[in-house]
Amino acid sequence: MRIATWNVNSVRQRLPRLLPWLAERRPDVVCLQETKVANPVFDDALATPLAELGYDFVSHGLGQWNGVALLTRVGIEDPRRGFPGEPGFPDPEARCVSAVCGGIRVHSVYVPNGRTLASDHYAYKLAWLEALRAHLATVGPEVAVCGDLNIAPADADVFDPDAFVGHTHVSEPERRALAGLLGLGLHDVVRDHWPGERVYTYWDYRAGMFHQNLGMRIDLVLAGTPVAARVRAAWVDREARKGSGPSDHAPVIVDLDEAPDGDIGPLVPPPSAPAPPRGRRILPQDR
DNA sequence: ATGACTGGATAGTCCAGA
Repeated sequence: MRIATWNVNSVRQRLPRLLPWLAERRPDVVCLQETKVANPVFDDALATPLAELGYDFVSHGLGQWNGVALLTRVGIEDPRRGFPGEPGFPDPEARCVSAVCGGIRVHSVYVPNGRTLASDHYAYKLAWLEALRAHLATVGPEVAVCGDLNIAPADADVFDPDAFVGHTHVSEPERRALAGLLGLGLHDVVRDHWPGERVYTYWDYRAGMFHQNLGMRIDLVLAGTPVAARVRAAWVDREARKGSGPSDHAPVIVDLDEAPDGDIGPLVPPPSAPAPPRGRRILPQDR
């Protein structure tokens, strides 16, 4: 099963990139962030093309800001918009949608930006993350939290750590909040598979940042232990950041092996082998 | 170089993004 997450920076503006990307990469489950549309508009714009590509979906959008969605070709059970105890700013915002897809409770999350360390939005970001942690503590291990976490987990995840001192995304409270999620038994599967590589998912539109590979890794796939144990490949689809009309974020793609039957013995740690050559992976839908 | 780009709402530019 292939799971992907992508901050599309307006799903309507990104349709000319999103639809061909779905047809090419054929992810089974897709988490979208920053859709920037209310649900009826999402439905009007995407219901037909997504059906043609074989996707069911649930969107959670309240207006022109934020907005998340889940697309799936492997079923969509018990979809939920938001989560219990989710804070607002002060009103509710559209930052999390989840459903059980292929036996995994998949969450598409768009963590608040924080703006500046002195901002009310920063306190909101930390409160939102703590509420997410409390919620996830009630969910079983067959779980994935995918999306724009708006936190660079370590200094290796920003192009110039010195340039970020005193800014959001790298502060200790934010990193502690992320560590709280990992403390639940979630695994940062891209970093686990590329422990020493420079891997970014976001590059500012300005000043040729992408061309110079001056980016940040803030879009993450966090997988529960049994899900992380199934990870075969985990990578950033930089191709989607190239060309005309891209999002400023690239998708993250994670391939899972088939789920074990359940009584075959203890689970092993996730393999650390590199991703297989592109184009050679046999996916269930290719059979 | 306190910049540079893009999207949304608006109808001027301003806010938000990270």
